Amino acid sequence: MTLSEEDYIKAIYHLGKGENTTVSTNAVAEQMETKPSSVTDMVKKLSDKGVANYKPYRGVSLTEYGQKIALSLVRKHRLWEVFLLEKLNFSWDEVHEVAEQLEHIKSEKLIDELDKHLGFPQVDPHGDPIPSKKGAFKKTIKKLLNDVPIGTSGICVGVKDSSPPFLKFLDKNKIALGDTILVYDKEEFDGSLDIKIKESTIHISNQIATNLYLKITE
Amino acid sequence: MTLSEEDYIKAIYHLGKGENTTVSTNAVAEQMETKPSSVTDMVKKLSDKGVANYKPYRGVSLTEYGQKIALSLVRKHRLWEVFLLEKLNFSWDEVHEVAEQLEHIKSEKLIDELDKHLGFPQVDPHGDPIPSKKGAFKKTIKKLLNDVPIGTSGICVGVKDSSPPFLKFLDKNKIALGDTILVYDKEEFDGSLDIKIKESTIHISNQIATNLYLKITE
DNA sequence: AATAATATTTAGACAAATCTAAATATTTGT
DNA sequence: ACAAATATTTAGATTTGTCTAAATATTATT
Repeated sequence: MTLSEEDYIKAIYHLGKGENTTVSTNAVAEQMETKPSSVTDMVKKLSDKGVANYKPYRGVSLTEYGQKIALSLVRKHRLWEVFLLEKLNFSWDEVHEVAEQLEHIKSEKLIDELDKHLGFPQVDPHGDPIPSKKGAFKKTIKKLLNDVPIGTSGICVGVKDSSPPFLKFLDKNKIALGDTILVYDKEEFDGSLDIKIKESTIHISNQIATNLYLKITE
Repeated sequence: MTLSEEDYIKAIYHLGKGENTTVSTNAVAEQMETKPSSVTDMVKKLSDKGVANYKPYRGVSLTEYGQKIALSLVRKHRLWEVFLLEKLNFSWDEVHEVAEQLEHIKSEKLIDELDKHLGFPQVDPHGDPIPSKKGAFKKTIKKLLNDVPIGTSGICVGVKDSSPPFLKFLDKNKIALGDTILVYDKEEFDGSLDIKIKESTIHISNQIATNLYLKITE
């Protein structure tokens, strides 16, 4: 596959949310930042190659073969993200752009060894699951920290309240996007929580817990 | 720079042996496995971009700007080679092909952090020097193990005698291409050597020493 | 159900990088 | 120094991926 073909495959995959949904020409064009006519041309080619199912005016979906390629790209992308964050001191928000380039490198050994080097991680820095070599991967869901049961662990992926005072609070308590949080205990009375974050245990109020999103592997 | 432009820059650089020699259209075509007419087109473009000096029928060389780009590509290529060998269990002869792809990834932070992650290596697995961020790099020379003074250390990069018995000897003594060898002591009488290789010290005859090439950083 | 609005495709053009074949310049050999 | 051999460039074609503008199909509205 060429670089461009791979990018289209990924776009169709992501727009279909991983399930094998049919997506519209316009949706792909918007995602790829190209014109719909360019998409038509490309999906015809992908269809000829056995990667996509395309019916004029009815949208496009991936074939089983196309899905395999998409999963392999997602696997590569997310493994590289872990590498950049854990080994090369990249921050949460810097990894994506470089991983977009690295995911196109062609070498099976490279990606298998990278996986081993990283200790076979299950999720990327954004809490999204990493497909196995065979394409299997865990589902994840996003929930408010307040809504998960005791013992749950997940990755902090977003805030509901993005006001400066709240963000300042997070910063002061060293809670950052990408951090792994474990719900240690919950106080019945006021809904406050004990959470473990980066080796230290801290206590946070219910108000905080209702404004933090966690991504959880089921 | 596009991928293709970068490949031409590297080809011109390597044909000019790092010095700023003018190289012929045909030589570039052979190196790149393309037709001379394609080279003519490309070097015109590189010339327009300020990367190369091109005089019709007189060959092409890199401008100072072009040399900077070439050195940065060489730096990236060689750092990735070290990474593949040391961190991902690639062997000496597998690293080049993948590094050819990785060298085109665009991210200054990526390469600086990779350099740090690897402990700022001075040479790649083939014993070739890695340019610094600013483009400075050590010269290396290739010498027979027999011809270097005591105390010299270098990387084993080739054999003079490639007969099966000799190769079998090397294998038995765990001497492989890419290994770092330090000349520990030399026996005046028969020219035999004590060498340190991979933490162990072994004794080798003069005949062996006259058939092994070492790459030495000056 | 007819028309208006929107989505999609087709046709034709363009840039990048390549190629073949023909034309032209340079180098070599006598 | 001139002819032959070799190297290089030019002209025109091709492929990939893109675009614009026009044509056509689908969906939404009344």
